[in-house]
Amino acid sequence: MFNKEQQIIETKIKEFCAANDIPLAELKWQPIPFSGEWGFATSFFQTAANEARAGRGGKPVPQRAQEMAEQVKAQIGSVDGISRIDAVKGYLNLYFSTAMYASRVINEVLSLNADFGRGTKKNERVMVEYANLNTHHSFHIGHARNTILGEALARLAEFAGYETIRASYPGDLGLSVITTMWVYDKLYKGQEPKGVHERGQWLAKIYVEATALLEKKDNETPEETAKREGYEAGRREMYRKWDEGDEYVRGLWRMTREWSLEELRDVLRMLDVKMDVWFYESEVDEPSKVIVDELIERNIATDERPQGGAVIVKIDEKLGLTKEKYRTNVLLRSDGTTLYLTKDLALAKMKFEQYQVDRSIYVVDVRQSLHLQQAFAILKLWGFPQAEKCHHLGYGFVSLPEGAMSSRRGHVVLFKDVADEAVRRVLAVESEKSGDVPESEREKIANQIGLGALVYSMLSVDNNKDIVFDINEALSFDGRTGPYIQNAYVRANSILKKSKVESQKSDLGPSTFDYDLTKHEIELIELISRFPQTVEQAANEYRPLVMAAYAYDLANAFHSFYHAVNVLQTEDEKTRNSRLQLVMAAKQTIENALRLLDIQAPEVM
RNA sequence: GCCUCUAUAGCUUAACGGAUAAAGCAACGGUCUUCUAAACCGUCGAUCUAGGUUCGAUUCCUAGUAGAGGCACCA
Repeated sequence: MFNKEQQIIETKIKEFCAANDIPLAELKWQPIPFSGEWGFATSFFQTAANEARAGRGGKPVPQRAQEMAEQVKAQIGSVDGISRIDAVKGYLNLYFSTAMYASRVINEVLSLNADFGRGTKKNERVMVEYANLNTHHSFHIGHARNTILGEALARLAEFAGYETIRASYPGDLGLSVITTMWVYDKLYKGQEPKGVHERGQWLAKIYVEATALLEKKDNETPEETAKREGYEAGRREMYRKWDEGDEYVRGLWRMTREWSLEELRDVLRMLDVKMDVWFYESEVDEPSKVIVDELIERNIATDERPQGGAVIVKIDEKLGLTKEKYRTNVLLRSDGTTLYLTKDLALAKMKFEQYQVDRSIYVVDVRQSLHLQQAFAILKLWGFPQAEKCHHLGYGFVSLPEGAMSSRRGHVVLFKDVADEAVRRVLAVESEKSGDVPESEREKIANQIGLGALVYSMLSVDNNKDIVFDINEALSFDGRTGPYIQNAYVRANSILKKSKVESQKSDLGPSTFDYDLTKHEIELIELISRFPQTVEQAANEYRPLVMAAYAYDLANAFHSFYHAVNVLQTEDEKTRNSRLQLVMAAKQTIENALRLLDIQAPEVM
């Protein structure tokens, strides 16, 4: 936002260094810490170190850096828009002319509104794949982290200027799916609980029952063993029938699969996630077998079936690596059936060829890291140029205080239960704190706030950190939380409503910021001005955390400002108008930041 | 055995190789006749160990310690 001034000064620094034969290092700019005033800074340590390395130092680096900063300061003289330049501890600090920058920032926000911070259009199509859960299970809190992370990432990429496609890849086949169908058919045929979530969760419940029935126990009696083996035979028989396309089994599969998918779609609706593309494991199964043939033919894969083995890829060997890295993996079982890896190859081919994606982001649990690296390596051997641009966004998994979650044993915390509890807790607080909220709106706003708390708690932890899920922490409404940020938005909104100007910029006179701004105002404006670069950073680094941290800082600056400066009671009309516009800009920026985090901004709370 | 990830305040987490390591929770103390106190202000308190690279290391490298995860016919 301050590129022009930065350019002018960079040019002057470069001229100075060229004239004095100083080996200038790359110029890196950062905000000046220790607030109060607003500006940007660069240091000369690297340049002084370069000089010393070239044998022309003589002085300690920090001292020389300070000397350079002072010389550069003298050289720059005065620059339009810069109120003051300091050389301190090897840094060159440039302070802004507050009025000029403040009005520039605020005007930019108020002219772009929802587009403030949007990056320039990039010529790249990105696909983000997430919410890949298995059907016949239920959506638990670990899936919630995955989905929230993926959605935030998609929103960030899109806003940063990339053409973005959201994709989900549910696992709708395999042994666990058959297991659920088997127990349904055996014990519950014809039953169907009412309610989309109840029905989906019920499938997950009977799956737990099925695994218990099929599990070998210690000290089984011969009768129990026989019974269990009978069950196992029944399950295998069902798998065989599914495989050969038996109409009854396929019908059962389509029905129960749809129950799970309906539940998934409703969870996505709750989280305001709109998928562009649905891939299903069952749809890539057949195509993946064709790929294996091609890979064998091209000598990438090795067919050991004639020797009673499987079809494998010796990835390290084919890549010419001497140290083991990707190792060897199997593409087809000895019986000719596909594996997860096989299907991932077919999926990638589809993404590249049908959807023409340039870059593919896989939001998948870190435990599948090796698997995905293997898949990408095979894509490279296969000759896809996009293989280099496949990126696994591995994130730490979510566990419970008592240990890992397990769908098999039913040790899970369901997302729906947590979301419902969140709404209950907000409603309980609302009755005492939210007199302004009309009765008819309470439920909706409680949803926004409850989910806001949950979503923020997932995004305010960096990707590679595991989360031990504690419902009281996740649903906390105090401190560094979603509701804290939402509350800042509500407060800004409240000022504007009472000011009667609403959001019409034209209602106000010119905002010149031509008065002594408090440090709270300066900090707030500075934070607003950093939003565009924060979008870019968060998107480039695949880290919603960066945006989550920013949103908190912005809200924090607003709360402090709100407390310290009474906008509506400001006497001087021009000052009051400037402050009102600052409030509008803050409101808009908080709204934009929340949107990227997949958190809604309620008007009242 | 090999490979990845993690280690910061009592707890949960931040910090492009740079200035005084930043927050929240908890604890303690203040602030509502004021644009809604779901807020603000203050106090207390931390870089796993040992080396190395660097002008400068929480950040990079090596080793160790502790924890988590992954390593061919599961997904």
